[in-house]
Amino acid sequence: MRPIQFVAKTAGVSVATVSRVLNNSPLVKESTRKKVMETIRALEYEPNSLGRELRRAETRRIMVLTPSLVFPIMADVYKGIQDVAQKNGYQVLVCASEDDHDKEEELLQMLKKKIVDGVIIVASTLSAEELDQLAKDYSIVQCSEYEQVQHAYSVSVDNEQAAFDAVSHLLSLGHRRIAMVKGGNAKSSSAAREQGYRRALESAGIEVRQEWIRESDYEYQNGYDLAVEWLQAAEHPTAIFCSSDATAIGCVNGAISLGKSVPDDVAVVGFDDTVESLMSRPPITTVRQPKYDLGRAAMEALLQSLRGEAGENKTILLPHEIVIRESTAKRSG
Amino acid sequence: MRPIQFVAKTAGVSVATVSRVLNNSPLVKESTRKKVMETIRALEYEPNSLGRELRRAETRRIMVLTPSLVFPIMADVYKGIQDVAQKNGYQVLVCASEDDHDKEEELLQMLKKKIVDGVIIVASTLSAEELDQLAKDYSIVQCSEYEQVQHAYSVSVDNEQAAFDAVSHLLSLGHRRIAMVKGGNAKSSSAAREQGYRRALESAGIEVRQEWIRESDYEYQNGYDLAVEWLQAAEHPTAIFCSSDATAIGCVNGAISLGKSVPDDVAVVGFDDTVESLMSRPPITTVRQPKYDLGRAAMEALLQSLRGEAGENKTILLPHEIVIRESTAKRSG
DNA sequence: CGTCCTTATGTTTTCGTATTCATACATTAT
DNA sequence: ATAATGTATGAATACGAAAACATAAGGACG
Repeated sequence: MRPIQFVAKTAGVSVATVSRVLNNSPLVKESTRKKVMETIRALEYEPNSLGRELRRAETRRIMVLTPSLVFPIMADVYKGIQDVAQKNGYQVLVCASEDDHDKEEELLQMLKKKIVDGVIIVASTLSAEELDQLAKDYSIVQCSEYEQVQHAYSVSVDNEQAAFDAVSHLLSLGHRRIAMVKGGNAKSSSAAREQGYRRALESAGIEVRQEWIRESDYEYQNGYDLAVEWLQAAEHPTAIFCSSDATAIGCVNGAISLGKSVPDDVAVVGFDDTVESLMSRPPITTVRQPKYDLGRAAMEALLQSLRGEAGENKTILLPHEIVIRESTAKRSG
Repeated sequence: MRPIQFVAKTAGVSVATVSRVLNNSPLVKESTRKKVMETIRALEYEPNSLGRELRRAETRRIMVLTPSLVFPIMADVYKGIQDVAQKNGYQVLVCASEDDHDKEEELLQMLKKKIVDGVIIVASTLSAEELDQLAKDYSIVQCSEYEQVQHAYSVSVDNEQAAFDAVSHLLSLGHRRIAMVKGGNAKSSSAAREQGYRRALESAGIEVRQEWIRESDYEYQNGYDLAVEWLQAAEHPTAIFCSSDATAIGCVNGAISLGKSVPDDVAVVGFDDTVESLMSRPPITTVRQPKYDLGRAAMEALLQSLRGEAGENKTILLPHEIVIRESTAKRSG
C-alpha cells in the first residue's frame, strides 16, 4: 500500500537503510535492523515489485507457453517446472496460445517488455527461424515439442526411437499389419514418430502402406472414426499405433462398436501415459514420457540460460518407456 | 532494449512526444506522429512494461488461481476468461496452488505486490474470513467453487439444485436405491450437492442411508473401488451419483469388472460433462456446467470490480443442464 | 496591437525501489 | 594527537515511462 518512504519515516531511518534491511545487507546494526523489521511488520509493508523489478531489471518470473491447458502432458510438466522454479525463487506463469500464432506472438512480447525473464515453450506455432531469432536475445527452452535451432535449449524424448520401440512391441507380438494415427503435421514430434514407425516396419521387412498412416488432431473422436474406417475394409490392420492416448481410446471404442475385440482382433498402443489410458476398458498400452522430469530439466536449463552459463549441449533427451497393458496381446495368427 | 529517450533523440523530439504517440494522444501533429512511428518501427522499440506499470499503478494483468491445471472445468473456464480479457486489453496468467495453502498465499501476494490487478479463484484453500479480508482491499472473483462472503464476487452454478435434478432424473427412471460419491469435504460444492441429493430422496419419501454417501478425491480409482465395495454387498444400490466424471467412469468400470451391466444393473451419473464422459463405454450421463460462460461471467465481474463499479448482486448463478447418455436408463423393477 | 485561446511541443517531476556516493562517528595505528 | 581504517547511516540518483507543468507559435477578436 504505502511506499518504502513511509516505512523509513515511521522507523526514523532513511529509505536506504530500509532497503538494506529488505535485502539483508550486512551493513546494518542489529538494533536498527530489529527496529525496521518491527515497523515493516506493524505496517504490513510489502515491497512493490514493479519498483523493485524496474530497478533490478529482472522479474524472477518465467512463463510456460502451451497450446492449451489440457495439452496431455502439461499438468505434470508444470509440476516439474514449478518445483525447480520455487527452489530458485522464481514464479511460474502459464499462458495458453490456443494454437493461435498472433496470440502466441503477443504472449512472447512479455519477454521484450520485461514482464518475464524467460520462457519455456511446450509446443509452438513458431517457425524454426522465428524461434532462433527470439532465442538470440532471450532465454528460451523448448520442452517436449521442439525445433532444432542454434540458440534455444530443448528438452524432450527421442520420439523417433519411442515410436520405433512401440511398433517393435507390436511386431514382437506377431502383428504384421500395423496402422498409425499420426499427430498434426505441424508438430515436430509427428514426423519423428512416423519415421520411427517406418524404420520399425522396414527393419522387419514389412512394406509401409500409405493408407495406414493418417493424421489426427490427437482427439478421441478422430481415433474412433479412423478405427471404424480401417476395420470395415476388406483387409484391415491388426494393430494401431496412436500418437495420443485419447485417439487410442477412440480406436478401442471404435473397434468394439464394430463387434471386434481388443486386443484379440485389434491391438492398440497410445502415447503419453495420461490418466485416461487407465480409464479405458481394456486399459491401453502406451509410451510413457517422463513428464515431471521433462519439466524439471526444462526449468534447470532455463535457469542455466538465465545465469548466462552457456551449456555446450543444448538438446537434452530423457528416456521413455513402453508401458504394457491389456490393449495389446500376443497374436495367434 | 533501449529506453524511450533513445527513441526521442533519434526522432529528434522529446520523450513526452514519443509517449504521447505511444498512447495515441490527439495532441500530436500528424507529421510528427508519422516520424515517431517510423523510428519506433526502425528501432524495434518496445515500451518497458515495468516503467509504464509503475507509473500507471496498474498492470492490466490478472491471475487465475486453480488447484491444478487438470481441474476438470479449468480449460474451458480459462477460454471464457481469456476471450473477455483479451477484448478488454488484459492478459491472463494461470497459477496452480496444488492445493497447498502456503503456496496459495504466496501466489496471492502478487496482488499486494502489484504484479496483477485482480484474481479469479477457481477453488481455494482459503477460509471465508481470509478471503473476505483479502477481497476488502483487492478485486477478487470466485468462479465455480465459492465461499459466501461479503466483498468478493462469485460465479457458479446452483450446486444444490443441480444435484437435486441429477438425482431426480434417476428417481424418474424408477431407481429407489441411489448412492452418492461426494467430492472432498473441503470443497463448498460438496455440501451443496449432498444437500440436493438428500432433498431429492426425501421429497420422494426415501430414507437417506449414511453408508451410501462417501467422500472421494474426484479421481477414477476412487470411484472404481467404491462401486466394487457397494455392489458386492448383499443389498446394493441400483444407481450412483458422482461428483465428477472421472469417479463416474470409475464406477462404471468397477461395476463391469464384477460382471454387472451398466445401465441395466446399475446406473451412473457424473458431473461436469468433461471430454472423458464421452470416452467411457457406455458414455455417461452427467451434469453440464456452462464452463465457458462461467469463465466469461467471472472475467466480466472482475472487470466491473476493477473499474470500481459496485455490483449490487455479488453472487451470479448460471444454469446447469442434465445431459442424458447411455449410463442411465429406465429401471424395470 | 495586445490579449486570449488553441495547438503542438519541450522540461520536469513522479511512481517505488536499489544503489552509488557522501558523511559521520568510533576505533585503531603511528 | 593525528591520520587511517571501518562501520553505520543518509542524500542523491537511476531505472523507464507517464503525466503535470511550462512554453512557444499561430489565429481570433476586441
